Amino acid sequence: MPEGHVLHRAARLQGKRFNGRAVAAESPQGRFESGAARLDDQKLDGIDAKGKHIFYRFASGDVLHVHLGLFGKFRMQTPPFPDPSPNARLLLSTDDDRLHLAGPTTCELLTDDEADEVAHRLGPDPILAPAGGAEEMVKRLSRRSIPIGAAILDQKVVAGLGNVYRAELLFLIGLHPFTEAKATPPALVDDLWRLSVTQLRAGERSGRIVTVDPAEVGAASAAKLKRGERLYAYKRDGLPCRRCGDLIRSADIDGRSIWWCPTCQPER
DNA sequence: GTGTCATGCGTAT
DNA sequence: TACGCCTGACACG
Repeated sequence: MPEGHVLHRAARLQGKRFNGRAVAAESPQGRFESGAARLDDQKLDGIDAKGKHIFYRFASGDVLHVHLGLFGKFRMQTPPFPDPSPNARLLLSTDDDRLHLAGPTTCELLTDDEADEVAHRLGPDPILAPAGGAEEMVKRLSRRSIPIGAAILDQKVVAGLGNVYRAELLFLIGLHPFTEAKATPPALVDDLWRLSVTQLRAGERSGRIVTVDPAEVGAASAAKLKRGERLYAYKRDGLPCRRCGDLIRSADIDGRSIWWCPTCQPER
């Protein structure tokens, strides 16, 4: 269940094992049989991600485009390889490594141009931290009269944030999730962008989302925080805020839950 | 074993 | 706004 940091991490770690190598491809589950047949024995040049999308670029010019959706999962396996799960949409393997992909929303072959179009539809990706990213985000928020909590899940506004980072980033900048997007002060959007860059990059490195400042809860490091200690707001409905003790609240925005602290994130 | 829920998103109504 | 898609983890019996 991935936000953008998962895809960038996958691109980096999988690339280490597969870049420059020919891979065997198969689709045990059968829903990507023809694609797998086409990729079989092709050389993989590189893997890159933008937002929640990942692109595998093959020497032949084919681009494998994967989006994990809510359920998709990557697993990296080493020999002796277990029997392929019948749910594996795609297995990519060398003698040394195997990538097991199950449950993706999207697993398709694109041309280079088509892959560019997919990436082009997305807003700036904090992990890629393009120059002018903050300004771009301000621009894309400036005409939206929807709540900021809805706007920052829109991948055309900013690419890679999901429900966990949404709740946590709004907590960190002290912004109420129902603040109108276009009414958000540009300075706060700027903070939001800068924190997105540091938080998602930290998530990419560690493989987990930890927004709590370890010092604030008396821990030596972020790595020492246990499950249930790593987040300020997400899924903490009714629990005391780690900063002020007020009770965390939750509500629904477009069918997805958002959590916030009414004291640390006052309505404006 | 069964049921529910989830870090997502596209399309139909 | 609702539904469909796709899988797996966990709570419950």
